[in-house]
This record gives sequence, structure tokens and C-alpha cells, in this order.
Amino acid sequence: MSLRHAILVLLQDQEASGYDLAREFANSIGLVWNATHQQIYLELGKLNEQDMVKYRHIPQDGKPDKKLYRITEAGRDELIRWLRKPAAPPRIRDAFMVKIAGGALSEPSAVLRELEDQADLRRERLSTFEELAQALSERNSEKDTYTYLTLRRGILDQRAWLSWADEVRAELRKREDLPTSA
Amino acid sequence: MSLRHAILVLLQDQEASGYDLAREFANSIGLVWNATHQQIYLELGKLNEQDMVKYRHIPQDGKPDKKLYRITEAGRDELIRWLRKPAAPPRIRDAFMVKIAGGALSEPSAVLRELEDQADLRRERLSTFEELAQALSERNSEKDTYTYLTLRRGILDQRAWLSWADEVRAELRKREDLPTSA
DNA sequence: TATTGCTGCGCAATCCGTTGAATAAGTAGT
DNA sequence: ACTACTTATTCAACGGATTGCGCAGCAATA
Repeated sequence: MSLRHAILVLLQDQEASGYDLAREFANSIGLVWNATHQQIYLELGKLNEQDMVKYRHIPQDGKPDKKLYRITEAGRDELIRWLRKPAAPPRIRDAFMVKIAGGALSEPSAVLRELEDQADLRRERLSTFEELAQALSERNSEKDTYTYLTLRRGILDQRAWLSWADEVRAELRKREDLPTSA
Repeated sequence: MSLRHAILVLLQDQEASGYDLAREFANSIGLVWNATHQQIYLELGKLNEQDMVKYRHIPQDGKPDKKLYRITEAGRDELIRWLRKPAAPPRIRDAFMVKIAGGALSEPSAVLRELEDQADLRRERLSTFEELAQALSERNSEKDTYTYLTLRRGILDQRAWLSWADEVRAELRKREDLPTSA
């Protein structure tokens, strides 16, 4: 349960609205933790009650008003406290992998089709991450090290997935056009 | 929400009790989806209500009675239907990665310590998977192909993580003993 | 002109998941 | 003899997460 901490990490160096955070969860931090806007607004509400964040109300015209949140001392303390204690290993929940495990029930060609869809996604992410990492490493500021390392994780992960996909492709093509064993 | 489907996949070729399934979730399929026994019993209850599975009540002496579940026609249909429709991309929730992203607040030495703990876990898993994959590829039966591919995924994943860890180590050692930028 | 999309916030219902506990009897170890 | 673990199932409470909906107005596109 550390959506709260992911939010606090993001608020560490910027003031942001719930909407801003939602966008960041879709991008940068989304690589590491994701959440919908409903969850984020809810959690911001709780964090506010607990004085971990506070906000300024910003009236806008043309657009709806917004609340710009920033982290408080108490929030930073909580974050540091959390950073100190060991994290539980991530729980794994990959529906596509469940499909592979149960793949004997499908036709190889159907599995291959979905594999390619997933591979497209991964390739897209890979190039996004690579571009971002490139940009970061050029202006080599001290502070971005951790963002860079996070991106590297994403990059290595996509590459690993794609080479696994190569293996699956090779394996399934042998079986394609053969009758299903179901 | 496809714990149900993971269960159906497991019941595809064996009759099993909730307890059996729980053990399998801790091992083989746990690599791909995990669940506690409470969840499994609950889901089996629901699946039973919906006639996707049925059970035989087996009285035992010495041990508590058990219910041996098997998949029904309706269950198999549901599974096939699910296999056909594209899977949503997995949601990512990795607390350790959130820590890296917010790492500027911690001391590098603390991050390194936790990195090594995680790395130990990964190395352990890696060798388990490698042994299992080895065993599977020796008795090369048609049917195990999918299990093998699932294991390969686990193997490549652990390796990718470990080489990422090498990068982190190299990067953080530069910063070790330097004052925190917080 | 109608539709879609973006900015921005929020509620309510429901479902999924975790934690903790209870029951019950056998077996293995100190 | 006592403790701990394994087999086997289930309940209760809570909190996290998803889905669906609603409001509101502006900009751009079809």
C-alpha cells in the first residue's frame, strides 16, 4: 500500500495538482507504479487530512479551479521513514503470462497474434525510455541519477521481454498449423 | 481480475483441492500470478456457484476432509473465451522501484544494502527456475512446452533484474560516503 | 453543428486482496 | 512431554482498487 509514497516521491521536488500527478502516473512513474485519477484524488485527500501534504486553491478562468499540492515536513518524514524499512517483494500478476501457461488450450496462431500485439507495446515503451534516458544522460546532473536508473530498469525489462518473445515465436512456429492438443 | 482463470488453467489437467492449488500458486504459477489460500478458497466457492467447477467431497481419516475440484464444461468454455480476448497490460506495482525513484532522499549505502537483499532473492529464484527448466527440457514432452516458456520468462526476468542491479551498484558506489543531497 | 478530447475535480458501489484468526488431528523433532 | 509443522477449510474485518458516473467549460476537428 504505497500509492501514498509514490505520490510523496513525486511531490518531493514539485508542487502539483491531482491532475498533474495522474499524468505522471501514466508516464514516468507509471513504469514503477500506476494508479487512476480517482485513486490519486482519494489518496491526496487522506494525505491532506494527515497533514502529509497541503494545498493552495488556484482559481482559473477558462479551466476549472485546481488544487496545487505540496509535501509538508510530516510528509517528508513519513517518506524517509518508509524508505528506510525493507520493501516486500512485488506480487506478480500478469494475465498474458497466465495465458501462456494455459496455452495448450489455444491455437498457437492466436497466441502468436497476441504476442505480437504485446511486443508492439513493449517496443514502443522501449524507444520512449531510450529517448528519455538519452536526454537525461546528456545533461548529467547529479539529481537525475535516480530517474535515470529507474529508466534503465524499464529499458532492461523491455529488452528481456522482447528476447523472451523471440523464444516463444521460435517455439510456437514449430507448432503452428498443427492440431490443438485440447 | 483473473485469479479465476489462473485457477481454471491449473484445473485443466488435474483434479485438485484448494490446498493443492495454494501450493501450486506458491510454486509454478506463482511466477505468473500469486494468491493466498483464503483468496483461492473464496474464488473456488464463487466458481462453484457459477458451475465453472464442481467438487467431490473426500472424507479422510487422520487428516481433515477435502474437496477435490475439477473443471466443468462451462468452466472450460469460460477459460477459452477469456484466452481469446486480448489481455490488459499488467499493472505495475513495485515498491522497491518507488524507492529508487525517490532515492535522492536516502543514503546510497542504505539503498545498496536493500539492493543486495533483493538481489539475493532474485538469484535464488533464478537458480530454482533454471533447475526446473533444465529438468523439463530433458524429458521433452509436447505438453510441457508452455510451462517451459513460462519458466524461461522468469529466468530472463531475473537476469535482467540482476544486470540492472550491477548498474545501480556501479552508479551508487560513486556516491557512497558523499553527503545526501536532501 | 456535432462530436470528440482536454483540463480538473469528485462520489458511490462494488470487488479484490490482505491480515488475522479459528478449528482439528496427525506427525516429526528437541 | 512440549513445540512446531503439515494437511485442510473457512470466517470476519478492513483497506485498497476498479468501474461507472457526474459536473463544468473550453478548444479543435470533422
